[in-house]
Amino acid sequence: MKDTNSLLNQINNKPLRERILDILRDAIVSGDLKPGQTLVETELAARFGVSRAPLREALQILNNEGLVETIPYHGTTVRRLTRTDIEELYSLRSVLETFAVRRIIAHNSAENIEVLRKLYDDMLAAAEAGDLALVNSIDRAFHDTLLELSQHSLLLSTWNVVSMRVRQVMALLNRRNSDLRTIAYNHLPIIDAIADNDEERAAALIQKHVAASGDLIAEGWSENGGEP
Amino acid sequence: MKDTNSLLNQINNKPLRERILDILRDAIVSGDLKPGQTLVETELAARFGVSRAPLREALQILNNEGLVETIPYHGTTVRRLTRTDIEELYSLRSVLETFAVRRIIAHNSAENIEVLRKLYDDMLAAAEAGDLALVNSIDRAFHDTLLELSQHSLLLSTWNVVSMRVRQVMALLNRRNSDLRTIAYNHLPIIDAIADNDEERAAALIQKHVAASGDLIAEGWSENGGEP
DNA sequence: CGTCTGTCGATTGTCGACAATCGACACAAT
DNA sequence: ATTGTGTCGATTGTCGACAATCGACAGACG
Repeated sequence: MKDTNSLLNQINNKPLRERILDILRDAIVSGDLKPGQTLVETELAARFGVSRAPLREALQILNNEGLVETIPYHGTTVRRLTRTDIEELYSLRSVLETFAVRRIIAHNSAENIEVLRKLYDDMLAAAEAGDLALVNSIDRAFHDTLLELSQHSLLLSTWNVVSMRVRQVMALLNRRNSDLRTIAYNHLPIIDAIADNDEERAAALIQKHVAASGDLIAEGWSENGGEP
Repeated sequence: MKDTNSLLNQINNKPLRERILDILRDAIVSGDLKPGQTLVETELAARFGVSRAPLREALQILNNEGLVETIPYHGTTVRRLTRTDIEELYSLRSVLETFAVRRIIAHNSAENIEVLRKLYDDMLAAAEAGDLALVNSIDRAFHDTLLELSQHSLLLSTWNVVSMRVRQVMALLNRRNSDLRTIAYNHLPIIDAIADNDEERAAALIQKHVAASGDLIAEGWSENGGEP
């Protein structure tokens, strides 16, 4: 076992392509790579110290996920987000999340409610501590958990693609610091409706919840997230 | 312009990866490549007369679409379809298609109805001619059209992935020749509900329509579509 | 002055060779 | 007989070099 360099060898059990993919994806959804920015294979390969092959494969996956756009023989750019994109993103998100909640209620269990309540408590604590990043993180975890609890792997993988892009949108528009506690509070009625097995109420609440944030985002959208 | 070989040069304006992708995808969804079958890169590359690079990229896209499964350093196989897969496939399909219909009704137009009626007429004609393949083809076109008319590109691309796998399922289970006219007839009420702008009725019909065929498929599913 | 044409540079697409990894099998030790 | 171990073969992962393609720009021509 030869550990001359530490960073690369510590998590060395994944193919290069996967590691590069994670790094690039994270850079895009966190807004470090701005929409419209061009990604040159040669450049990136040199920066990561790998050849173009695994890098190309990573870019290809990002392309399939809709995070970048590749024009043959011309280049790859971080995908630009139009207002229409955002509307589509949030409307589909609403549909997927509503479906998930209906399924959770269809085969409900006490543990589900516990898990969700725990997340709510954590979120509220983070909100009262004024920790915006943590609130956002738990917020994501809450919705991811809803999708996981639906026990629908195809739905989950679809969700992962959508939620990643939603995350990108939010990163590009650093969420206004509306009262953090309000963000947390908004999740409680949803948990209650699920606990009550009230499918219609839960569905309506989710739709309202998602539509609200979607409208908020679309409203303050300036159509160009990067340089022209 | 040197046309020594004909087949490759005729449609030469797309990257190799795309052409290979189309061929492989078609082979999978049409059932020529059976679930569980292993796809060896070297072998396929030789058969297509290309190097492994574009072939790998094609396989990667198929992997993202869920049509094949790649185990690192071990191999790629056509993904097996379990009963759970089929239930997930049809339940998500129902959700997506319902959403599409709701959107169509939300901004309806007379042309939409015309397009759908035209497809229905063609399907009926094919049914009366006893042309199973054509009926199936128009059936697919009908549902694809619903998704296109919804004017939601993200929904459409999600649909494309799902519908491809649905198509594979149907190919593996060569649809029993229940009366073809019945298949056609089933689509008429949906068109009528859309024409009437009756969102709830259309949504209910779509759900019933998809659930019916989903149950039919899942019922007669033998769990192993390929060799063990 | 406008338009067509050809060359150039940058980037992606493709190739063939080599390295890394994993499961299976044989074989030895207990 | 069982368990551990090492080697081997098959397959994917990675690399560096070369080819193909496209847009932009310059220059000739009307």
